[in-house]
Amino acid sequence: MAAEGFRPEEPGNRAERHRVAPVVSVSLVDQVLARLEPLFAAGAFRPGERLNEARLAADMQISRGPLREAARMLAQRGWLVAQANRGFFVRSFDLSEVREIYEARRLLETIALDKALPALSDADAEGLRSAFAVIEDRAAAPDDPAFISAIMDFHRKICALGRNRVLLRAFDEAAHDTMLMIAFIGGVKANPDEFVRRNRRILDHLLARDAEAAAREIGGYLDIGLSEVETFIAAQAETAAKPTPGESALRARRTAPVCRTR
Amino acid sequence: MAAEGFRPEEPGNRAERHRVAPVVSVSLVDQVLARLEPLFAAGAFRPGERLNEARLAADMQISRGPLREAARMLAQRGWLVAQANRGFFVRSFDLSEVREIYEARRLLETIALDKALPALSDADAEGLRSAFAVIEDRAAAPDDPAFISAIMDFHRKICALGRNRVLLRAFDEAAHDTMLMIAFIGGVKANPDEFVRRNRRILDHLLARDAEAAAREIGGYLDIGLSEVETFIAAQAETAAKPTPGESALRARRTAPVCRTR
DNA sequence: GGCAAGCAAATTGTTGACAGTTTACAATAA
DNA sequence: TTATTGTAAACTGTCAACAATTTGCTTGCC
Repeated sequence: MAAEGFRPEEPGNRAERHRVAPVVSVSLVDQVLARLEPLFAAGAFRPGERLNEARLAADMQISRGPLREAARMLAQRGWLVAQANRGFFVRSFDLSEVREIYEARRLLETIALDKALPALSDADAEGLRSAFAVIEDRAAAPDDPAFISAIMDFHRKICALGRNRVLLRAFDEAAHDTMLMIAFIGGVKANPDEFVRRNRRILDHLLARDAEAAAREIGGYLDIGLSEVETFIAAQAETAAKPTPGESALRARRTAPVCRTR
Repeated sequence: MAAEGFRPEEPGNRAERHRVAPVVSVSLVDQVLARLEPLFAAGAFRPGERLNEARLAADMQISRGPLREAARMLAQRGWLVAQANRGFFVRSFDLSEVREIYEARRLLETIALDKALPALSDADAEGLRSAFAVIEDRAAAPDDPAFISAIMDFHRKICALGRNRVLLRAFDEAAHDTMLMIAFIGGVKANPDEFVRRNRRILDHLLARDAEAAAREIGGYLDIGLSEVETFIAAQAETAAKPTPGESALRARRTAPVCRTR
């Protein structure tokens, strides 16, 4: 097996120069999470819809145990709501909740800005620039969820400037909620160029170290998103005679089985 | 069986006048959570310690399934950290994390104050007053975890003034972290009267609708707690040669079985 | 003594089955 | 028709056993 010119090397040295990536064994729970969360973001589930454990597990070709653990995590993250003896239901939003989510996003980003912007490092500035570049890239296909998530990443970077994991985690939850709502709406209806333009202005203010202007611009940007979600929820509240569609969106688009190679 | 004077009534009417409370069936997961979280708050687990699923489940006389689901929720809430194929470990804190937690608490309370204090309702004021009264009550036994949790409740009420569930949830997580840290420390060492006095000043400023003074006072109060935790963590970091005590605190104080009547 | 390989025990990951509850629907009575 | 009751199917809650992985210890070697 060994090639002719093989020479044993000092093990420490070799490991230094050519470190082999560790074999990761991803638990089924993690795989289910990685599979399910994009499905939520893509709008595969409707608010109020019940999660059928047996069918989902069968589609993914796993047992219900790991699926339930993943569902519990999704419930803790706010995607699902657990009801005793009735299982997990996709969460739904009312108007007051929507407003609180957008208010929280504005406040969390503003706090981070106020703290970090006066002494914005070059590395941070470069990070913001490249995050915005991704937005511009993805704007070519604004219907792809990747466009929204690029915008979210940009704003997450803003929030991360504050260097506070508690607040960043709160932002992540609010961002999750937002993407879930957008998925329910069926994508963003507003002009994508408008989003790009506004975020470019945000970036400019950030690079100019103008916290107040950036905060104002962020508020304006969020107001657009908020009003869009608001009008949708309000319109839906009127036609909300039927409590739950009942038919799972997964019936049509069956979830692919999980990869089992470990 | 029927008594002599028995007269059938209109069912709708009776249900209106004397509604029977619903029978609640609490799942084992919920019971485990309700049992485990106070144990964390009481310092029954040490940071870095591994959670032994089999033993815990055996002590509680349940199977590992519900216990694992509860553990996932505790992990999502920040009490535990999951490692692939190695199980759940009690989280530990480093100095930077501690500081971020206290900073987040200060900012979240300040935000709520700024938003709500100018128009503080009488009902809210009364709620704050009574929450502070609980603190005074519990100060008689300052070593009881109930004392700390009364203070936390008071500050949670402050944060709740902001009427924003996203931010309130972030506060809850930070408060969880704080109580966990205090449990690790082994209770609050500082003079409990000092805490009562400072919180009384906070209450006074709140009732006077003076947001700025209240925020300053809150900052001062939090600084005391922070410095205490800081010195403890710093002191421990020096003697942290031994990575994990290894011996579970639950070995000695075995967890009582879960109630099975439903 | 120090170190690697190998083995056994302990522990986690996953599964399929069963018990208990909810839901949907048909049958019955007012 | 409308409300109620009874029944079966569907679904969730829980469990015990098995598979896979990690951990600790012992053995043998340098």
